[in-house]
Amino acid sequence: MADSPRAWETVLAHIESALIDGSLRPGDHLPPERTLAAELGVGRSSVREALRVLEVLGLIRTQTGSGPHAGAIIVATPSGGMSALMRLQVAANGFAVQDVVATRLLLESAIAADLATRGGDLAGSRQLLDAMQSDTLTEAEFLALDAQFHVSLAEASGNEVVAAMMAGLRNSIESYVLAAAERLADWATTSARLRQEHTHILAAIEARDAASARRLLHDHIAGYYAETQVPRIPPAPLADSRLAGRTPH
Amino acid sequence: MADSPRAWETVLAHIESALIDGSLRPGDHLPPERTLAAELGVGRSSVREALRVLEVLGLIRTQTGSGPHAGAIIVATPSGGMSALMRLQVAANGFAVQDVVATRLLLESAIAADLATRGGDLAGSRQLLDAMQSDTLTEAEFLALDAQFHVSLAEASGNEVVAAMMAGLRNSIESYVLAAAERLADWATTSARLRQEHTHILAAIEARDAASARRLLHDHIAGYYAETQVPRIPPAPLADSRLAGRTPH
DNA sequence: GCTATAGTTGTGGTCTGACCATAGTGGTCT
DNA sequence: AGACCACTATGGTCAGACCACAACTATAGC
Repeated sequence: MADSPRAWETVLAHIESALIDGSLRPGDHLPPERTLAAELGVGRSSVREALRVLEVLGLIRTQTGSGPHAGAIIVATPSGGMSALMRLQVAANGFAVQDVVATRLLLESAIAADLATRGGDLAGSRQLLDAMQSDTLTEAEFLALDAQFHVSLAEASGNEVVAAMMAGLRNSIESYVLAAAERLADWATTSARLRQEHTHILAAIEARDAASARRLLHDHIAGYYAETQVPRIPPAPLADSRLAGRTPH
Repeated sequence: MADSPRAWETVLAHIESALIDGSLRPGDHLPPERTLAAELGVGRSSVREALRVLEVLGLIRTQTGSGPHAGAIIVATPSGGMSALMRLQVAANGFAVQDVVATRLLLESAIAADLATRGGDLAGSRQLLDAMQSDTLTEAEFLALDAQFHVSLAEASGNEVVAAMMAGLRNSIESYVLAAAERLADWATTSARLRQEHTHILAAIEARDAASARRLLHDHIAGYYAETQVPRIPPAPLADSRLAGRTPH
């Protein structure tokens, strides 16, 4: 047994193999940590490190206690892992906020055009749009619904990868979006405009007008960030974080 | 101290806070595991679980030994984390291969159009293209260079988020791409065509012809998967894995 | 006999202490 | 001056113990 890879990596590899060859599928239970440790000839702590990674990545869900609901269960909820990854990378300046926004713009415009072209189930989106009409919402509540609305469009497109990415992108800059809202001169006016734009976007999609849907969504997002001047990453006074400081390597 | 969040989560939160307020930046050292454990009042194993997560997510790099190069150092290499996340989600059927391909198509077409419109440093891409002209490459070698070529386009666009996503998307289906290559009737013909298409794509970008660049890149990727009939996920005989099997929840 | 309560068991969550491997550091001997 | 060797700090790993929790089970009380 080559132990040059670290012990927890062999655990990860073992589980990944089981996933790939189909012997482990969503809904299945992983063996108990102690059993797994004994089977693979590693310590329980190494098993736990691997499971922790899988948990953060959205591969498993753990539950204490006994019985059929306890233990580690394979799930496949990529949004959580995507959010964690992007949120931390933004925090560490690995991702620039403006790149996140640009990517969101890119993805979501394409989603809108795709939905308008190929159709999709927009019931959830419409429901969220209705919920946002309430006048009693706080800024945070409104923005939370707004986030859900945008993610719901991605989900309607039927592409799980894009949906997870959208959720991650939106969550990673949640605090920036909120901070931007507080800088607005007149929240009531802006939120009314956002509501109207949402309505128009959905209408364009349902009218199968891909070009309009794409344009409206683009302007919707770009407009918000332009209005609020979402800042460059504040804690990075260094100049080279601006443009792709890629070391060619 | 509320310990309803698990111990390792408090460690993660602590480090994330330090990243956000700027007291921890790329290149900095984390305190030794034992010190961190003592400071936060948790066991070393809990600290290690948090560090393991950060390592997989591409936030830190650890090194054994002593001296200034040892210990956990903040880095920000999102590609690794993105690749791990997507690879595992594909393995667990959380991501359908066709969704990964569709997303790649979407992102990369946009990248090509963007590069043609706004320009970018294509030296790396051209170098990879030259390297691919060799006739002595095996399929695996060629495809590895191909992957690098496509990622290099994303990097040239200057958007770190898109670059990391592209790397993750490509790595997650590496085995499928390779398997597809082996089903080809005539690898020499196909690889020659791929080479030619790469050249045309780069030419279109340098000619600032966004529409052509987008179309050529789209056809390039779509053509390969059409030719090789990249399969649906094999270990999933269930029917509902085809279209967005989204449980409305 | 039925129900309520109190063990029992199996599981993850955590901590402690120990030991090993590794890589710098510094001192010592030639 | 150079080579060698112990020392030290660090991550990597393991073993064992204990706790918290949830389901199951046996017993006591009615």
